[in-house]
Amino acid sequence: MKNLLELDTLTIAKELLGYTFVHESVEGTAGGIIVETEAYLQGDPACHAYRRKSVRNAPMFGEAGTIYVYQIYGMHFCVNISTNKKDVGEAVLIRALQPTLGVELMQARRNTEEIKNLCSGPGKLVQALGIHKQMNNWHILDSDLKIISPSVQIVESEIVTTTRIGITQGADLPYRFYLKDNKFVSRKG
DNA sequence: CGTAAGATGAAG
DNA sequence: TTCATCTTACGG
Repeated sequence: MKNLLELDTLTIAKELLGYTFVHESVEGTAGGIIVETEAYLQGDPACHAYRRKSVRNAPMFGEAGTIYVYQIYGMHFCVNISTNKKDVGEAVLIRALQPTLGVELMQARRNTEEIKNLCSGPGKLVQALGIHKQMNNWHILDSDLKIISPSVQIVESEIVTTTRIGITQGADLPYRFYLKDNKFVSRKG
């Protein structure tokens, strides 16, 4: 994983597919297999770090592995992992997981029994894993979050590349990746 | 200062 | 398809 974080952002976004993303909290362990990601790059108008470093987007400029949690639409949160060197504002958004760990806990947090509805969206997985704003700007190696490499490596033919969800700027850029035929990816796509 | 848009989700 | 909900960025 130390290795993983040294790669370029688009490669990391693809590599992350198949990794297990976990949060170990006092309530218990919860997590799943990453099945959908999006990359946000320098010079990309959809990137929160497109214009200027600010209080909000500062974690994107941190060392690779810095956690970026932000609130969206006044009610949901999304989690990113900063990539590239310090002072380069790039990151990978974790968009969906296939639930594997702490399913019961995630069902309680999400208030639904439906496995398909636990982590099939960036806001959903944040809620299911109990990720909160306090983790913003921490480094993942120094946090309760973990990313664990897959036992069987994902091959290129299993990865689908498309445009990103929910953006208006840079809408034509092919920076979204998900596992082919996986039923836990977020809806519109 | 005022305000519009935003990397969404749930319900109708 | 609509609406809930509120912070941040940007213009005046």
